Amino acid sequence: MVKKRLSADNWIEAGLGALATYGPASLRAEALARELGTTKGSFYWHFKDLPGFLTQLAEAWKREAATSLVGALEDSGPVADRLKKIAAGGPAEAAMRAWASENDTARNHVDEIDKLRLEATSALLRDVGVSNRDLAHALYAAGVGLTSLPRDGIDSDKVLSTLIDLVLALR
Amino acid sequence: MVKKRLSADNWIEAGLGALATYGPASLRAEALARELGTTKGSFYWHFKDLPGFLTQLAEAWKREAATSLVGALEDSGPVADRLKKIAAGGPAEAAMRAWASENDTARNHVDEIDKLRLEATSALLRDVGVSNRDLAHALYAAGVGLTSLPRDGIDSDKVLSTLIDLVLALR
DNA sequence: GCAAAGCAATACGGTAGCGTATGGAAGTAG
DNA sequence: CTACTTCCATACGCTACCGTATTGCTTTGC
Repeated sequence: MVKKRLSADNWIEAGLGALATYGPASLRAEALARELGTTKGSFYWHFKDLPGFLTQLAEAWKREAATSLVGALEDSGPVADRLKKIAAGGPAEAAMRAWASENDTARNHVDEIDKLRLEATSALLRDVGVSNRDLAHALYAAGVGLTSLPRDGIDSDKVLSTLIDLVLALR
Repeated sequence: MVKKRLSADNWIEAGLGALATYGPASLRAEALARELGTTKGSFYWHFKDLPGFLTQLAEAWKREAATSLVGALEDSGPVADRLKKIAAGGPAEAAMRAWASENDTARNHVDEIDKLRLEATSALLRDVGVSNRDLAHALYAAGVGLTSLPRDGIDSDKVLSTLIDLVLALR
């Protein structure tokens, strides 16, 4: 491990990692500094204060999620695959929702992404002849729910596929 | 507001309230004491320490959830209604999952309840002729997901009903 | 190779919470 | 009423974190 100077992005990245691994309570300047092998001197150089950092963190997550959504939409594979990609979400997904439940900034960003993905799901389904928006919402909700259900005994991927097939059978 | 002596249950109740309202970060002895108009002297009389309290809190939630599940199963209404009750969950549902993402005790209790409800959903569907377990899981997952999606623009109840109808149409 | 700027380490004062310990109030039993 | 138990208030030492201020090390531009 070489000593290296850090950028704001390094801190954001570490923040996302800590969030995904240890939850929102781990988003603290000194803890992250230990994680990065540095001190909070660096943290307060790159960020005004903790709220400032958290805001940027939430924005970074949103950007990532939005980009990933665009990717899923541009993908030219089967509709079922695209739907799955939209509903699945990334690695920090569950932690982000946990954080959103106690932080307004996070809440707003997650809501925005949810709306985008809900809209995308609806549009995609509509395009293939399934116009019921409630079904689109149910599909996306199932994807979200699966990220916080016990891993053992449930094959999330298979469950989602089954539901998608059922919905697509309505065409 | 009369001055009254408190029981351990009063503290647990206040804990569940704080959890649902302010999130897991609000589960602190002194903050809850303020909420209850008393001091932590009472807290440490009724509980050994914070982890001890949190353990009891998680157990209380589990008991409540289990009882509510039994109620939903004993109900003799239409299958669709019973399914909805199982998948909907209580008020502390979302907060409990947020807490579970950073606390092993909470995680285990939530997992247990999830398994019970998943099993109940599967059994109920099987009884009416829908034997695909993945669909049962998808249905429950959708219920869980709906508890953490933006309230505006989504009628959770309607969405769930639509999905249930679709699944029940497979009979 | 040297000034200036960029970045990090350290020390400090302040706040908030944990858990203990001890005194005292409020209920209860005789 | 008194003695005993149950419960709560308060004060204390301890730890972890926040944000600032100051100093020093690195890199960069000239």
